[in-house]
Amino acid sequence: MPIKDCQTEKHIVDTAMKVFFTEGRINATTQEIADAAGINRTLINYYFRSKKTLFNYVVKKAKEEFIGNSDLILSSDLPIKEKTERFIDDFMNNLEKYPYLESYMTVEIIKQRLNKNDLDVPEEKQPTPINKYLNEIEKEMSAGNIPATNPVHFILNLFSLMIYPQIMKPLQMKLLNLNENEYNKILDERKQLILTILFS
Amino acid sequence: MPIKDCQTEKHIVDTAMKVFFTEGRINATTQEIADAAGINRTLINYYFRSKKTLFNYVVKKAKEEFIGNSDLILSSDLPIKEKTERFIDDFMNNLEKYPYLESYMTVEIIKQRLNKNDLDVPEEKQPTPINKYLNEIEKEMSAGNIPATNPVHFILNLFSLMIYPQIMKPLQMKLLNLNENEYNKILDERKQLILTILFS
DNA sequence: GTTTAGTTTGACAAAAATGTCAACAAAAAT
DNA sequence: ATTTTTGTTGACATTTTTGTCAAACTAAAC
Repeated sequence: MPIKDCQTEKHIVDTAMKVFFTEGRINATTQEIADAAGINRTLINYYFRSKKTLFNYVVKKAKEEFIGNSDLILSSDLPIKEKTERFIDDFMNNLEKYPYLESYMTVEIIKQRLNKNDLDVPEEKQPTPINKYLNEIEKEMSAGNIPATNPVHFILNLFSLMIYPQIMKPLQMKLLNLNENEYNKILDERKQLILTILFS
Repeated sequence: MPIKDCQTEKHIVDTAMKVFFTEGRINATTQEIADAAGINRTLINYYFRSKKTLFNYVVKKAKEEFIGNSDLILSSDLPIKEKTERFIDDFMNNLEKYPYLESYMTVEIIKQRLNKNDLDVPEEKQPTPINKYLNEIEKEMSAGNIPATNPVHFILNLFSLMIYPQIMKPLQMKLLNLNENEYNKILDERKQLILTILFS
């Protein structure tokens, strides 16, 4: 069997990704991942040497997949409202797939901060697509096309309204007495609603 | 020493609460908790028999403390806007203290759902303070005092706008190039802004 | 059919985390 | 002062999780 077949390796990654970031079982054991994938646990070591290596790889891959087209959309030169609409759609679809990825990333960043002292090197301000978008929002505000606030609030509102209802889906379903279908319908309605709130 | 002194016990609970739900280190080891508390690890077993017992106790206590006055405020007969204003203030202050409690609760509920099959007993609909509040919102909408949507959206918007910016604080600080003080100022501004958005 | 390289497996080893226990310390009650 | 109860500790045992290895297996190449 001289040709690397990659099937199992890919299957491990996909399963781990699902267990970690779709189901939110961030500290699943290698045995649990192996079971979920229907393979022998040792294969994880064969392909990835250690659990840590697998985890790091999965995080990296999930991030890439999550960001996906978002940055492209934000960097495009569409009119602000249409750009925002597309961004909302793309972003909310990704969220549905990996609801825990963003939570995980946040916790990690917090841990970093807690370990760092004040002496540490300030990160250089690189102009991210978000910053570009922020500038455009600012212009639209001063042009009077969007209600004027601190543009930071615009961004926070945007992400809040998109992300929270998705990551808290089960809690909110319980709280609001809605079943899966009803809640999904609500989530879909929100795409337009969010746009209305932001540009009202 | 016939009288239980409670000092160490309380100290363990407080430290565990902080480690789990303020710092977000949900799977900290007993040794790490003991270190954070500056005590011998065995004392955790002395007071709580097992790690699980401690954890359950801390979860219960944190929930109680978190919910705090919220339910009282929601159940009160204040005018809707003032009620909402107070709720926002109370809730956002609690969030600052235990940013990870709500995330944790969600993950747990998801896990429950994933293990349950469709045959399981439907939970009886108990009229929670949230449901009472929801009814009031509905009335205000039909009276034309609040923009009419599905009241569920009102609730989702409320929680989204409050919770997300708090739990994602470190990520957003990085993304938006803000320091701690700047971000806290933003968070405080939001209390009024959220009210405006909801009742505009 | 044998070789060959990649793949899979179970048994075992090592490490990490949790729990138990007997001994010791400290402070109140007698 | 001595006893008694509570609190604390380190050494050890158990359990859980992870990692290693040699042997078995598979399928293409020779």
